[in-house]
Amino acid sequence: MESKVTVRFPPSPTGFLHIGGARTALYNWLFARHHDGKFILRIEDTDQLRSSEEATQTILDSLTWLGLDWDEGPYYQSNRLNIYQEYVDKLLKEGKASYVDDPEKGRAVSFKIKEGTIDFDDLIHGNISFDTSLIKDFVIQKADGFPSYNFACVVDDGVMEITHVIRGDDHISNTPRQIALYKALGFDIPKFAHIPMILGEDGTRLSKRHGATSVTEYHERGYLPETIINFIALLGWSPGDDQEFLTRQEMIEKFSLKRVNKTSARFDNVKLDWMNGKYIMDMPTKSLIEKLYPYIEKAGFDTESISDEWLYKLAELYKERLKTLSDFVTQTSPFFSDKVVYDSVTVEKFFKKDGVSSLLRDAYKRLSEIESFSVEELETCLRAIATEHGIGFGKLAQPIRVAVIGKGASAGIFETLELLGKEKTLKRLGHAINTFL
RNA sequence: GGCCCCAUCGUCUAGCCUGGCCUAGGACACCGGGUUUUCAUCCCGGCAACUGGGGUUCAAAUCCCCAUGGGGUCACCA
Repeated sequence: MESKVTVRFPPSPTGFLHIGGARTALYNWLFARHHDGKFILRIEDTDQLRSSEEATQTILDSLTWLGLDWDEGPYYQSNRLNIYQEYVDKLLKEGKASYVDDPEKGRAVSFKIKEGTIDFDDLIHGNISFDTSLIKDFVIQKADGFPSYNFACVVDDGVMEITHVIRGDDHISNTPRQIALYKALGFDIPKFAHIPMILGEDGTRLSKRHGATSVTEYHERGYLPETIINFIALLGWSPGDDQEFLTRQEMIEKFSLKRVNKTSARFDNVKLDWMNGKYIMDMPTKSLIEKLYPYIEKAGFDTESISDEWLYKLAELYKERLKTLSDFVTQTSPFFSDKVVYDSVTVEKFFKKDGVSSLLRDAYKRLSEIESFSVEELETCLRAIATEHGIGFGKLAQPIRVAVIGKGASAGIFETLELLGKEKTLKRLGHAINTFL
């Protein structure tokens, strides 16, 4: 009987969950779910200096946010020291490892590499072969008693009966060392799938100078987990047809390592924005406003005094203009605060023209006379004004827009005024007339 | 530098395994045009790639070799 597919994601808790790590986790998760297998989470905290609980928590939070749930774990390597010790002793006893002493670092245990060739059939790259004469003996247990990465990784993968190791191709050169270890330890060797790396927009290794690289940061900036999942899934994998938007279920059904690329991909933030905008547009407005509240609060606006109904309308107007959730606040701030920021260039462009003064004064008068300030009444009123002045509607709508919003772009003018309400509209219109005209 | 991996539009990719259906398809971006009260959306149209050189073959983006380029890795870090 074929053993059940078992994969793992083993982050090192030395920082945030990196976008590349997230994709590795995703591919493992997708592979496990596709094969109805097991997805194990293992925290590789064998670097006592650099590991932290905060980092662990952040990584767990990011995985949870992305919806990548694990079936077992998290296991902490720091809690499994006795297991590694057992295998170190075994290798020592069998003469496959030996002590090495360093005057400064202390006594460690080193594994002996045998001469020969080690090759393996990578699920993505095909056969990869190494000459072990080029590989040096390496430390498996550090002077502090903790196992080294290669050792702990192999022992755990062996003990946990991992069937497939899906990881970044920066691990290819570690693989022969690990295979030597599997053999020495008597474990079954798992299948390896080395997935290509994600590069920054300039083609170099993704790092802080490329802007956001952590899942946390994308979360804060207002990207939806669905977007991130969909987007990174397609960075190196494709379903084979032209479909670009896939639900989790579709991804699980269609995912296959056979369709994972060999080539590294650049992270294109522009396309990510486009995709996030699409996801926001397709989201039910009710769900959208729930996600919007935190951003409104973070911007310092009062959420107590606003109603769901009002916010719902505002969100409806702006949902197709957003790339990220945080865009919402920057675009709609004039609705939350009376501190309207007037863009001088725009003011110049729409106010400093002949006739604008009398036009806006007339608009002020007429708007103050209408009762309900509904979209319907506003439209009737404003269109009539434009007609009477013999101008195109845009010539009237733009100055009004600038007067109440401060910018040349917003949602439709009738909807904008309706949502702002009569009082604020007239106040701002009056203020603009007095200030700029 | 040694070793390893990789190579299709600016970017993500389809096609490559199982040569001919490829005058290389889709998407983002970009450039036009349309809709429109602005922006955004939406709809049309356009630009744009098989790294180079050798082979193999009737036929190569697809197979082989070399060159070039890019990336990774060479820790008591993972």
